[in-house]
Amino acid sequence: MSKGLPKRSENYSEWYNEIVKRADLAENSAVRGCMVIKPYGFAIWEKMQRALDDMFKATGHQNAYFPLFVPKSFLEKEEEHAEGFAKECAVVTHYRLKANPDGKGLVVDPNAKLEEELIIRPTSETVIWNTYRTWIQSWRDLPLLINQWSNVVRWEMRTRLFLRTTEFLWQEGHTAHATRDEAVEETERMLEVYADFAENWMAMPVLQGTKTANERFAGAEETLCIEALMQDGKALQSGTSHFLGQNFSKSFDVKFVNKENQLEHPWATSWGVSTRLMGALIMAHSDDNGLVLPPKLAPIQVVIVPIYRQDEDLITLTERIEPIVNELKAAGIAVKYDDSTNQRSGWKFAEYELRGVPVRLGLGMRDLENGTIEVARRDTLTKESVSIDSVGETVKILLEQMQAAIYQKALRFREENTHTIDTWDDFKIQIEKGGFILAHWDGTPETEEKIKAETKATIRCIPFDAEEEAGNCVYSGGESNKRVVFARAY
RNA sequence: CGGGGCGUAGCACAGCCUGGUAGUGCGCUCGCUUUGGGAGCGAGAGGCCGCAAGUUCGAAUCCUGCCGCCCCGACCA
Repeated sequence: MSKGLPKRSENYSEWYNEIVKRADLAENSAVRGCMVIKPYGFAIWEKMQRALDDMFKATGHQNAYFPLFVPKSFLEKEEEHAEGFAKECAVVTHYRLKANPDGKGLVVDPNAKLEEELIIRPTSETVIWNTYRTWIQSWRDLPLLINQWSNVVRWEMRTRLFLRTTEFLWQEGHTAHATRDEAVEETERMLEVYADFAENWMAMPVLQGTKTANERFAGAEETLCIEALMQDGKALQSGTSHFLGQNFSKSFDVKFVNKENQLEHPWATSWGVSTRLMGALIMAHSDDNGLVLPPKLAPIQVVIVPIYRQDEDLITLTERIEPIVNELKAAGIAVKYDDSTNQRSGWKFAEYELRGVPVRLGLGMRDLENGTIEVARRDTLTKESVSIDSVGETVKILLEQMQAAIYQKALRFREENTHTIDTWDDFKIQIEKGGFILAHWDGTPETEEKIKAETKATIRCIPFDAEEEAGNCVYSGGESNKRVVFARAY
């Protein structure tokens, strides 16, 4: 049992904060709303980045980098986009400080006022499309498939580690295409990449669907998303892929000559996932003993802890453990042999559990006599003694089994917490209990807003796989031809 | 920006009402004993009690002002 970790079922929020802190993932910084990602947390993020980056490359994308600053005039160009982001922008107005004439410290030099304010990017559509004007001339320049790894700033009122911070790390893809169909196809392809990543790397099942007009990205014609269910019954938007139509190419006057020698505006997409995925990963799998990591994203996949009394015993154990370490390393498994002497084995057990290390091997003198080794798995917290000679093979199989088992557990949780609801009374009861609600909706933004005002539930998405089914809106009674997904969300 | 709470050792907190030697737990240092699930005992180190001004013989404690942080709402990847 972990010392002092709050129970997940009693105070989910506190439990989450404690795991982030105790597993050494991140902490609040002295800077308002900003987060320090600690080495262990960043190691997990790096594994995510690498996997995603490989997937982007495999779908033909290239990385590039664009400026942090967005001139205000750029942001103004696409009207809806401007309106959507205006309320959460950090603005640079001056470029110099000077010694305070009235005493200590520094003051902003009033003579150093910028002629045009610079916005710290909340997203990069505008800077990028301003650049694309010079990159795109001909149909031969298309498609243009670019991704950027960067930080962005959105001045949110309230922040939470990983889930919503003032500054966050993300990737943003920005593509330009010759035809509408091609851009739509790209939007769908990248959502598919995100879903694939969420399910196969994060072991987190996601719903794929379309956002309603209310929830759409500012400046997009269509926003596709993946939505995951957290263990407290709240939804988390985990990734979005936007079809931007010609909104940005028109606003930034980007044109190309098509094969028929006619000028056209290219069609755009943008798509992104952020360090919020770290929050999703934590909330999707972890338990009262701490973090639970799927093997594919664990910086340490296997930890080996020696159990001994005498120093000579440690030497004997180390001799037997080293070949195991080498074998696992050769198989590409991230293994750590913790032979440190400053903590006892019991302490180590608890510590690696807190950090979500998938497999722990414990070896003591008793095992050595019996030719066994103890294998403990993090997801089920079960232990068994196996033959020490074949432990390498056992671990390789186990890691694969665990990746699948963690996904299956999360999927089962989602299925058990997805409810088909037909009456408004039931809706109000169920929304308090949490989970996804499948209900009919009349398709109007007005109804959507009233439901949100009364229950805090939003339409998470209109799922791609929603079956055609005639019904009546759970709120207004109006006609509907399929169910949409409601939930309270982070 | 509204409503609530909190600033005391590295961390978590008690003490404040009713003013009188600065406390507890964890962590840290040293020693001995321990070691198959966060060890035990002993000895130590560590404080401008958020800042400023006031009341008082005397302020962590009472009064006033300021600063900072957290929670809840509006906003949101």
